[in-house]
Amino acid sequence: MEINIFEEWKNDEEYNFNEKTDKKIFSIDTPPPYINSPIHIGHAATYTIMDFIARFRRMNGFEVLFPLGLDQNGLPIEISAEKKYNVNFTKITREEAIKYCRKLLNETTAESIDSFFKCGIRFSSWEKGEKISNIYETDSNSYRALTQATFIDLWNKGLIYEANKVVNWDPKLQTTVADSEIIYEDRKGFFYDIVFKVKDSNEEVIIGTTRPELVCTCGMVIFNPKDERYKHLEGKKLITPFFNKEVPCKAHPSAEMNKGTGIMMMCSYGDLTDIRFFMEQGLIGKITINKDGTLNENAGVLQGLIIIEARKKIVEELQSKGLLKKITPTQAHRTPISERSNAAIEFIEMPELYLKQVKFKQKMREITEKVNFTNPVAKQILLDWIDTVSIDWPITRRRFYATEVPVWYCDKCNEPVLAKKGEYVQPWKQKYNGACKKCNNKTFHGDPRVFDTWFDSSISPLYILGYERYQKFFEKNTPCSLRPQGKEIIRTWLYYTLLKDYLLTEKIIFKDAWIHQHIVDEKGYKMSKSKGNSIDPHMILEKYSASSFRIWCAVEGNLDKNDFKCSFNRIQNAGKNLEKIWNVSKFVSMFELTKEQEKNIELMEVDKWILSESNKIVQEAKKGFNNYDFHNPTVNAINFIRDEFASNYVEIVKRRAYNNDPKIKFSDAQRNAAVKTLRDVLKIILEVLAPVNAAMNYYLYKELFKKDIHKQKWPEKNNITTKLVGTELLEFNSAIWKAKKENNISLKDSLKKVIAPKSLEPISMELKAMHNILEIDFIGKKTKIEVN
RNA sequence: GGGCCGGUGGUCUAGCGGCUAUGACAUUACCCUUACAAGGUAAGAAUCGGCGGUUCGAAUCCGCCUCGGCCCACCA
Repeated sequence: MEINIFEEWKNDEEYNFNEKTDKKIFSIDTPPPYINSPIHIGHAATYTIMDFIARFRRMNGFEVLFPLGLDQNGLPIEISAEKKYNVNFTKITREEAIKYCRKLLNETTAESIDSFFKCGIRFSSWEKGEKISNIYETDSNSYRALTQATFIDLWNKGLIYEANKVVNWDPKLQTTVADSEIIYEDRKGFFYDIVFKVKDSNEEVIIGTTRPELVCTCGMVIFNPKDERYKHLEGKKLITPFFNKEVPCKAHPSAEMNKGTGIMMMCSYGDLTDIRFFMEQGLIGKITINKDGTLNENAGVLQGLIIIEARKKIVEELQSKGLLKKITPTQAHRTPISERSNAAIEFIEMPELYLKQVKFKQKMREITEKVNFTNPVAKQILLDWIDTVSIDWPITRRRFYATEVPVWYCDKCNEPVLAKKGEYVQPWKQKYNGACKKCNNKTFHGDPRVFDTWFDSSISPLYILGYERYQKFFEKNTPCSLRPQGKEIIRTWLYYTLLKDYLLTEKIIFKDAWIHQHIVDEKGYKMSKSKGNSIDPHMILEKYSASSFRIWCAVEGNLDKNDFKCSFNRIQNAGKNLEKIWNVSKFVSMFELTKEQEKNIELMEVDKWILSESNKIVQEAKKGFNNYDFHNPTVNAINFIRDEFASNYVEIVKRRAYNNDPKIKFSDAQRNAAVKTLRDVLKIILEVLAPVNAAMNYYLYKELFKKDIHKQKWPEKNNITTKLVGTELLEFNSAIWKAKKENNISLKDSLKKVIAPKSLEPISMELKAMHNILEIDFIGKKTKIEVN
């Protein structure tokens, strides 16, 4: 049944974004998911919550721009394709690699879109295309053209430069990666105690190292200035084992006395410490690691071997010469790992293009302060990250399926020429027609590199708002209202978007940032493929329905504050709340008023009470939803339906609504008021919960009120007041029910005399009818019951 | 190593200076009540992670410890 409703929504073009609207626009910069694999439970939950936001804003008079983006560039796509089709992109042609990527994307795109559909999400368009609000793909010609255009602008602003720096090198993928793409893992290694000789002496020095294969790049040996064991070596020369190279020995505080042998060799490009040390000491480093992770001619006999093989080999060599004294396991230490390929990062020199970011750190802090974060913790994570930025952003990658760097170089003088803005170009296979401005030569070669995937995705808010494509619309509707995204990509997507879009437009590109936490497994652990604890959302949608899942997303908590533990039991139980809404609606639907009857209404005190209570729910929900809190208002509304509306109000007015008890007769106007109030309160409460419980409320509302709930305005405020004290009413009813139970009599049986709180006097008649009370008095605040 | 968040009945959670500490799920008992047994009514179940301090009064504030989770950092 749900699916049919989703289908109706999909086909109803009135839900589509209307760019000619006079309404204010609320724009949501949805995070384009990678569609290299089916969407996971986290996607399902977070997009569902975005759907709550979109539906709520629609009801509040906004034209909502809520497009779906699909991230189809970059390493994750390539890695998935390599795995799926069992190919190695470094061993096949670029054309072939791209074909495999396209093949993968063709197979997965439709499935991902369908998964969002099955969550009951209504994006502001279901069509792929170039128009504002269409489903967009980051590998489309128009998106890639915009990515290239932003590069050209940044180049022309002088913010991009090429430099030959030590980069984080992923030997498996054979590309540079950014600092933000590195994770640290505790990996165990070994200390190899190897023998250095002191020059012009017979003395041997044992030095512990974890990277014996780098002995050939050793430029210095250091020990701690306070270390008595080595003090005599200060200023002496040591001879490296096997390679027999002379290196100086010095005291330096960065050597710790109690670590390893307390004396260490400094190698060029072993890790970042070494690199900094070399720079600080004015040493000239020797590069030994090739692009593919093998060692080069500087490594002598180790040439051509990859790191692991080289380590094995040098260990054998040293052992055979008696230069290796001991191998001891190290404590697990933090090793830099490429997030995308899981390979250990090496540090080598490569020419790459950089976008300046270090000089904008202060500006970025200011921008961060101006964005409205729903959770201050997320803001702190961003500020912390900004503090750690120490080098400019390397934006080029040496891979295949991504946006190409739109630059050619003159064959003769190497002068770069840029593509024309607005066109999508592929310099690696396209020729450049023109002459070199510098030397007038007419032949060029294209840049083979592509952009970091964040260079693409960091323009999503520009793209969805029509930057350069629909410039007028863009200017009118920037900044984007909301950036919803995960906390794990604060240092990438959030940071790069704020940075890049500021550099391009000098604007802070969005107003609000809703940074969500994670859906974790039942025990509280992060879900991951390797752990095997991932949950497929399709299974949940089929077993428990999208409605149960949606209401769970709201009832479970606020995802921007806490992780959600994914428990099937809790999803199922969350769905039980739906039963109450369904049943109470079924009851109310038994009553209707004719036009004539609608004119004859006399609201009684209890009607005014429930109307004023419902108004509180409406106002609280509006305030909460406006602040992206879907948890508290939803829980309040559900409690209201169950505890106040269904259990008390409905029970009280039942007799009045039926009005068929010969002993207690209500006037027509009073009877009509009961029916009208039942319907009005139900209407309001369905409207309040419509963003969350979208499908069921849509169905019920159509049955009862013949209208599309999602096209209704948010319920108006009413100013009804009441003399009734709600808590006393609830307590009174509860006391009667309890007394009847304790005396073992049926709820229908009569009570001889009841003393009720004074405040309930206005509804005397109804209370008598409801509980079958023969005589009722109103004194003070206490309830007293005489059974017989 | 630095930082952030959290530890409340079996499970999850509210409270964040003041009456006998919310609520949900689960458990148990009873109940067909003119919408609802996928329901209702009720019961049992927590010395609020530990220790110390501030206070007339602490789950709530402070300090230390401990256990989880997350983020960051150049250590051989």
